[in-house]
Amino acid sequence: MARNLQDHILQTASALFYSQGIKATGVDAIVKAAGTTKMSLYKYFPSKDDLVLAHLSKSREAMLNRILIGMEQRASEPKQKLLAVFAVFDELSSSPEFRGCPFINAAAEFAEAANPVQRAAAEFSDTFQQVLTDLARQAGARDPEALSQQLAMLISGAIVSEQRRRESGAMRTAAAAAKVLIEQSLACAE
Amino acid sequence: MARNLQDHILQTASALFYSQGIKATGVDAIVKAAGTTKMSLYKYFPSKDDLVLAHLSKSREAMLNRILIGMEQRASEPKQKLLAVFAVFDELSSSPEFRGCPFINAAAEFAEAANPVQRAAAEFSDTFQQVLTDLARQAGARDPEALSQQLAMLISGAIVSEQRRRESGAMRTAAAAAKVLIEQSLACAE
DNA sequence: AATAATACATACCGGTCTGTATAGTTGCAA
DNA sequence: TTGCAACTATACAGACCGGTATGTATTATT
Repeated sequence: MARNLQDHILQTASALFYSQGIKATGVDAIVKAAGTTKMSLYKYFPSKDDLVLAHLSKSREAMLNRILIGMEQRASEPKQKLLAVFAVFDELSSSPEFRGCPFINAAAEFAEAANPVQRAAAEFSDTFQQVLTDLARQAGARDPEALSQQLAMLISGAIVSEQRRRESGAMRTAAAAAKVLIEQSLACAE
Repeated sequence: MARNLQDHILQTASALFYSQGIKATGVDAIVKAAGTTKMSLYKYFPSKDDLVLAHLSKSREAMLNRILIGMEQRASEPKQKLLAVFAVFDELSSSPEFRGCPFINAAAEFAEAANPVQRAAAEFSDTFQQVLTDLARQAGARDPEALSQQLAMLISGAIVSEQRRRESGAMRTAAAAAKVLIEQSLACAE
């Protein structure tokens, strides 16, 4: 399974944090699920906070990878790639393990503005936004920043909606809106 | 200030729950902020969970009122009212006390699907959605349910975005997208 | 003046949380 | 075989949480 104990602990913790919430997941539960002990956990992660940040960092990489790969598989043209992002998220949100966006959820759990969790969430959000903006620019959008922000808002809105009502088809409805917005942004540009 | 102690406690708790998060707000902190004691709190609210649900119920009423009144003040035609909703949320999210959507945040804090908090969040979401759908139908949208879902997703997406980056103008960018979607939905209908 | 309702003050209980201390076990390598 | 490092096992410290018990002060009603 896991190459080493540290990875195994992080993987176990990550799954629990995502499925049950971070504050709702105690260190003891992580240790038991991973089949190890607190001493080993605290050897690799000086505190639960460090473990949480490692979880978010890992989730960031995993999420971005999944988005980029899924996009690449589905389309080659920038405009089609923008639409493919919605297909990727549709797939993600159709999985039975889907529990919403790990960053939105984590940020809601740690409300204080100065909390490192907030920074981690913003970091992912910025990176993702940048990907979309680049694609929008390549596609020739009139206002690439505005368009990509709108698409990102549709996606996070759909994630929240799908989290509240499973199988609501929110992501596909969002994709339809995206199509209209993209067409309109490209039409005005030429 | 407050007509009676019960309202005063609820109001204090509500403010703390919203600004700091629910799990992060202890009963002692509420009691201290309200200038009362635990005994009095537990006289009116049998448990913290009851207080949390009362807070969500109160927030639901307050939010819906604010939306409906703000909408009424700004527009009279259905189509204009749909756009006015974005202006209302823009005002809301510009306030320094803005901390995101109380329902999205609460639902993220209480992840278990069966939790009453989830039901409370879904309840608000459904009611709000219904308001938008009615307006979309009155305006003559081709697919009122789809349009209202898209508008709702833009709004929650913008709320999340604005929560992450204050003063990002997310709500106004969302409003621009809404305008396009509404126009398009009405154009195709006639 | 007696009574009842409301709220306050304070101490406490059981449970859970993060984090640590201490001791024992396994496996591998020189 | 001996030694060392990684890991396990378990118990515990200290803080904090939700919730309760006991008793008192204040006010209004009758």
